[in-house]
Amino acid sequence: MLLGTFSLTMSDKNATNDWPAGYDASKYDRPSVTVDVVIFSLIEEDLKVLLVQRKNSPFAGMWAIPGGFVHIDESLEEAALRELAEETGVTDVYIEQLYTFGDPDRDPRTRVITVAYFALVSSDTIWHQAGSDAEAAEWFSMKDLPPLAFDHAKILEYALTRLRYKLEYTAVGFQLLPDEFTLSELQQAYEIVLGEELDKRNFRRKILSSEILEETGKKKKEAEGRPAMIYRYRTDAVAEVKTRRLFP
Amino acid sequence: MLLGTFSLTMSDKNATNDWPAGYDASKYDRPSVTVDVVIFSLIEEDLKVLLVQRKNSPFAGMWAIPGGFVHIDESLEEAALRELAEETGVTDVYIEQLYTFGDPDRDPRTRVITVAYFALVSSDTIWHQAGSDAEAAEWFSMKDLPPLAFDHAKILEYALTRLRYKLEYTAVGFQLLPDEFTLSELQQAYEIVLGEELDKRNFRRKILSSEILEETGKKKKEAEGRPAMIYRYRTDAVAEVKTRRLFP
DNA sequence: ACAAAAGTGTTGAGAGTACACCCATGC
DNA sequence: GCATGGGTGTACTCTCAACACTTTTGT
Repeated sequence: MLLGTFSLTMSDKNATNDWPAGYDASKYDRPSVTVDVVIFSLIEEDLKVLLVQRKNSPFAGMWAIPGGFVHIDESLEEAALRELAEETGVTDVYIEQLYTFGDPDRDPRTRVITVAYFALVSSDTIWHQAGSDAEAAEWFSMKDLPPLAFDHAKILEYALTRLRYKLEYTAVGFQLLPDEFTLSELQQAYEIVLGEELDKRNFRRKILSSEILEETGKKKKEAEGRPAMIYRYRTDAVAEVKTRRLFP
Repeated sequence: MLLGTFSLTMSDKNATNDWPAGYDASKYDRPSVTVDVVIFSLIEEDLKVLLVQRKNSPFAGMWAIPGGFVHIDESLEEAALRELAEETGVTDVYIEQLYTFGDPDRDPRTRVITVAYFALVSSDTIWHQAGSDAEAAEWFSMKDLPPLAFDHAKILEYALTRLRYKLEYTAVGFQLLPDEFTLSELQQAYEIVLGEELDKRNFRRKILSSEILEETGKKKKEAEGRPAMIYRYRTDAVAEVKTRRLFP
């Protein structure tokens, strides 16, 4: 380390992102940059993720997280939203940057760095692309995933961890539901994602005391049993409530 | 959106990161990818960040977060560690991916996507590059930052938020201290970063009950007053303790 | 003996958790 | 009137937060 100091400062003219006047950056090797969007939804009382089937090598026939190249004139989030709209037709969606994966050999063809996003969509807003000649897209249960291309298994695992974690200290659960919902539906959404049962009274107390919901005044008619009050997410609510400190 | 369906599926052959056989990806416009490393340390009882002074246009003379291009054969984290070692000489360091910034116009020259990392280093391990002809590097108080190049002000703000947040629910505070330290020093580190005073008894109880520290048996001699017990971080400790849930 | 920093316990308030029954509606 | 899911309250425990004095050392 010490010995390498001088040559290092010479060879790393661009180490601080400075390059000489007249330098043509395009001549240098550059990685490709993609966005991959992990799209979660609750379908048939199960947490599902949308995957697409690859048509070309490598990993032809295997399933992958939908994604694509970042266009030269769009931001990363715009790219992610574009991919999401292409796959699901949904535009007004909760989306969040997850992590950037960039191991040199994660794509066997060339260097590809991918910025992973995760999105939560309500199943009732999904615009089905049935019959299109686009690549096959299918919802898979997170409990029963097919073999995945690239490092996508790792990305999904990371996304699930983050989703669960997020659900525990923020109020993103609504994003998986339609605009209006009952408390039982919301509780069920939490139970499905967290994979455990919750106490009804404690759940209701905690959600209601956080004041992120408001009553619509409507009641659910269709179902059996007593009709449930219908709530909606308060658009003026602060979604992320301060958690209690652990340290110190 | 609906009208565009067909042409969209045609024009986006690479939307799912599939490109045709024989496709030469290098011909397409690609962004450059850099890593920037926000390096925090406690110096003179203040939270400081290491910045470098740019020599070239754009933003010549302004200060910037140290960083550089990701080499084609190294992972993102390797690139970040390399940059960190180049700037500080430190190798065994806490480092964490922060966020990826990729607005199309964040660099006026060309499209540059940067993966930001943040690092916590103990000031006693920093290897000074004094006299080297590398670009000027200087520690700045987070309370008194100079004008910053690119979107680096935004990155620093984000990094500070994340550091504070992290400190509240994990045990990374040690990373800012030497291997061995007293509880008062640790408390002071927390106070500096969080920007508020903490109760000594509550702090000690909470830290000690988490069992992430062990006594070295040694006592601090130098100072005035009663000598303090010296602790070290338990290498077998779990740094991230489960926080109490907020929802539900 | 005094200055300076280290170390130590208790109490009250608020939040979390566990737990069982009545209510409104459709059939 | 009964089946079905909706809605409600209370007691115990635990953690947090506030607060002041004694101990050990060097000079």
